Amino acid sequence: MPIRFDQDILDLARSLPGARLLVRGVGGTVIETEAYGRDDPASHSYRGLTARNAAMFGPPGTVYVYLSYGCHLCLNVVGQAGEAVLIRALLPEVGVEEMIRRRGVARDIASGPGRLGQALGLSLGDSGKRFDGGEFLLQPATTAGRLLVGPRIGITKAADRPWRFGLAGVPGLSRPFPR
DNA sequence: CTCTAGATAAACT
DNA sequence: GTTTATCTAGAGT
Repeated sequence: MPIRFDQDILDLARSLPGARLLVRGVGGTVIETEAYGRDDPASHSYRGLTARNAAMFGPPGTVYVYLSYGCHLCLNVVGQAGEAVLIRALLPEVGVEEMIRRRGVARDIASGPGRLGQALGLSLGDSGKRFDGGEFLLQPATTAGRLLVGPRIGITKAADRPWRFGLAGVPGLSRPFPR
């Protein structure tokens, strides 16, 4: 049963923690995500199609990569048009040496969207590709862990929406969840 | 633990 | 032309 990229964006964001993500053969288990909706002031798609967010309006399962704060590449999974899930953290499992080499340090390898982007060796040119099992592979979670829920991080608009999801009991979350 | 500098594309006035 | 942004590393308290 493959992942349904066209389902409701909150359902998609909830289904990804526990899934396996590989980028060009390197990656691990997703442990933290955030949802960005169509009618969401915090979403890049809020003000319609632009050159930067074009990939967010691609078909479900599109890869959306953008540059944040001038120095960090962040990875998103596009759902329905204008909606996406930000991958905030993962557990390094495959190609750990490769990720450490790219990051330069052996700790906090992919705990945070910018670190994850660096560990996976992303580039802006990856935006618009697909999670089709080629360069980008996303396999559904096999076991359902307990899900943590909290407000999204680092945004100034609609900061109160509890659209951040994480896996309970794992190390490596970018930030702790409220009780 | 808190604070700050850094880095750049794109939206905004 | 100015401001902001889905952030991180490193220094300071």
